[in-house]
Amino acid sequence: MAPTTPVRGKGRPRSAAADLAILEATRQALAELGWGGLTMGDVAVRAGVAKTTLYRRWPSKSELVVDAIASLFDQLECADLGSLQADIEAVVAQFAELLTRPETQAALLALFAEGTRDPQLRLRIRERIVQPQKVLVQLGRANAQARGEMDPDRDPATADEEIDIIFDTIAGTVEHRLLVSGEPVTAEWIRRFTTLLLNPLPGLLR
Amino acid sequence: MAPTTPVRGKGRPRSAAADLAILEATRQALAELGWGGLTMGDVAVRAGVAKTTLYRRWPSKSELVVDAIASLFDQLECADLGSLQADIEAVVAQFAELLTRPETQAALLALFAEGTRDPQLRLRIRERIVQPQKVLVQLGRANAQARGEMDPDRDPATADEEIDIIFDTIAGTVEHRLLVSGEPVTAEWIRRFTTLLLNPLPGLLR
DNA sequence: GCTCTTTCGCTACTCGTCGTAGCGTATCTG
DNA sequence: CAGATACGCTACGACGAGTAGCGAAAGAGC
Repeated sequence: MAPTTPVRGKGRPRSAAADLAILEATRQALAELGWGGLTMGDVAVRAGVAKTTLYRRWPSKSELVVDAIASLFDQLECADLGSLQADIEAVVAQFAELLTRPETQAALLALFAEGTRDPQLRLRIRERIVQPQKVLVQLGRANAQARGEMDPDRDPATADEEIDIIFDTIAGTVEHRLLVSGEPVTAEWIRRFTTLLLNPLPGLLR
Repeated sequence: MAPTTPVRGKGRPRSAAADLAILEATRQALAELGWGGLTMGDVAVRAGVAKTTLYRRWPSKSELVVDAIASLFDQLECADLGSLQADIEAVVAQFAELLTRPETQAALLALFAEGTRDPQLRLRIRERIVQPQKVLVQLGRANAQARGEMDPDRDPATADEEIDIIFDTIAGTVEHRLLVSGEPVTAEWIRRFTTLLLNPLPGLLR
């Protein structure tokens, strides 16, 4: 979790408690003040830590926030509920719940925005936030195949592209609904969206 | 386009040329420096205008950028190409082209992020950027119905929800693909994504 | 023409934040 | 105990947002 190697051998070791306190303080500040309102000085005070201590561990505000938020995304799970529709609905519901929290709401888009300009940050976002989500799609797909709901992969490259599309569709749509359109993600909405993925556009004549 | 009432009658009128120069300078600065690198002072210099002139017209950096970017979204069109699949693909292609430009890439996510905290800005983003996109979906749907590809609306409320889902799905997915995943939107990808919307998930056994 | 009104450019200013430097102290390893 | 590193503290430099006050310019109305 800490950006540098955890064990160094000599000298006074870094306080692990400080790490946790800083990350928790960051989430708190995000929830209360938003991305723009969050300042390093404020986080330091909340964590009961000197501002310089923050900079000894994270090179910038963005990287700190990535780590503060990333742990929340690790909680996402893809349970095997017996059907693809149910599995997708469950994942969407978890993801939506995450995105309604004030701290993620304040941070996620801002991080993505910063990431478009900063390759190093972008890499970190991918590893810590995007990848864990994509794994869920892979898992859900594998489960569906194991249940016999889907064909097994013919070509791994094609399967990867398939997964990419599904992933961008699920994550992008939920984010857009909640953070851009500003509309709630209800159980009913989840059902309709999932149905759209698994079936043709409703109302379509064939 | 200008934030205040365009005609006031008395006194020296506002320079319309300055408006255009400022908006163009803003897009230039966005493309070169990104959202974080853009400063009001720099925009003023590029536009050949005093910084105070910017603040006489726009209350903040965010609102200025909304207007600078919004005009680009007005160029989106939904041509009737004879089939729903073709219409959607064309819109997606236009939208993707817009999102690959450095100025929109730098601004869009940052604006959405700011919008989650600032209701006034959020409203402005909705009016100037989100709504024009949603209109395309409504238009494409109407065209498909006129061609007999889709059932006519039974219930206007249900139709609205339907449009909302489609809109969030298209806009959200393309944005996520380009700005978060960082993968290109090729003609092949567009075809596959559109096919996913209009047909069941490929590989699904029924 | 003249006057009134508003905008414009300019300079200077306040305020807050980022990120860093330097120092004395605290805490670990060997 | 000695060496090495982290810590808290204070102070600082740089920079950008947004504002204030001025004289000059450019229109509108008469």
